[in-house]
Amino acid sequence: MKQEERSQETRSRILQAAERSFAERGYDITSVDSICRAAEISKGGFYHHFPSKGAVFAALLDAWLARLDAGFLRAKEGHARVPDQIAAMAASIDSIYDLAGSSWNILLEVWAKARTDPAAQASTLTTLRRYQRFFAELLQRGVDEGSLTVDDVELQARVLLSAVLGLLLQGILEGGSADWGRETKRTVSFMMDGVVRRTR
Amino acid sequence: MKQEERSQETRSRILQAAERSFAERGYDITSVDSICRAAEISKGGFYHHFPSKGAVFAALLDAWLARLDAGFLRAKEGHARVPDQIAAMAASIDSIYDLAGSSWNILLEVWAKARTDPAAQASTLTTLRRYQRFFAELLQRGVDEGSLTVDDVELQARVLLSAVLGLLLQGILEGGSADWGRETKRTVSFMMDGVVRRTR
DNA sequence: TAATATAGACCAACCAGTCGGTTTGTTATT
DNA sequence: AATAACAAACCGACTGGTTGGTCTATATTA
Repeated sequence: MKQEERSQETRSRILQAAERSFAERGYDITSVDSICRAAEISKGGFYHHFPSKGAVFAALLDAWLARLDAGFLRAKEGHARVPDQIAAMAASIDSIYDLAGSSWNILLEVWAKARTDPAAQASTLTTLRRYQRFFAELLQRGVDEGSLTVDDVELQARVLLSAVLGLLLQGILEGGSADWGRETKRTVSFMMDGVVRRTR
Repeated sequence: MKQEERSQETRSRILQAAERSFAERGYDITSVDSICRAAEISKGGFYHHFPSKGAVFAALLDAWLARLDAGFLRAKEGHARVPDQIAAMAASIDSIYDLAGSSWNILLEVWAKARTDPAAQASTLTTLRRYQRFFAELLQRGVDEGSLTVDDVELQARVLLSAVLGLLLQGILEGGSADWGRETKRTVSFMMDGVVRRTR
């Protein structure tokens, strides 16, 4: 096997093992040794690829945020009218639950770490504000194209964002049962119809 | 000083010190030694009062939930009409922020721990469901007394609960700035007026 | 041979919890 | 009131075990 290829593979094995353990057991409890065991790698290998345990977490967080960004772009590129786009987003909720599985758990880990780690806090707040802007722009577009009636865009966007965050949090705490995915979808659909009043 | 009095005092000193450190630095990072130092107590004293570090956390959680229960009872005893009661609750939001200060931080710690610790998960889920029921009953009472129009009580209660949770989460992550308290209050007020439509 | 990748023994720091012993407060006895 | 007997509160050195990280040696690739 080529060198770079091999290196890349072990690196991703480490990341995978770390992500699983961080999500399932939490950052602090997860030891570097256990990551090495799960990744079938030695400690030397680990520290050859990453300078510290925290660096692995940071890399994981970056990857997560990058995936989120990709989702943003895709959502923005859709040229459907806003109510339809919102409906589509709501419909895709439970597939997101399935797809990501327990990987949402790491979100809670990030939030918990954000209280201590300034870097984690910064990227968390940045992400939240980006979501806020995303929702606000979506609603504004709806107003502009005449498909929505919204009194206060920023405020309503915050309500939407908060509710989604709350649902996500509950979903994580519930342990990601299939039931919860369905309930979440129902709730979001209702919210979209109720909170965001369509223009008559 | 009397024996029981003294004992009670050191016990509460331990609890106070532990709460602060758990909230500021997190459960795992906080060492028993540091708690002892902050409480100006020896390790022997610590383990005289509590069987383990986890027991301190559990005691803290119980106290927190008890305070929550007290709040519930007070809210239920109010005999105002539902829209007024909701308005009053919204108005008291930022005072809650001030009062509790950083003690909300411990909520995030509980949530993070809930993924690992079955006891923490159980009490977290129980609390969430109790809140869900609380909101649902509140809305139902509004419908019964003819002051609210609500399509689906359970669903709308979930929206309310989720949004409040999301706001709380953001508040904790923001570090509890005064700004956020005001914004939260505005958002909740708006939500109460918007999501829960008054009967015309 | 040179550079990169992996191995695993090793280390200092730290941590939760223990234990033998001391101080302080309470109760019973004289 | 003085003392003895007891129990609860407290102390801090110590232990067994774990942790994140280092270092030297070996293997693989270029």
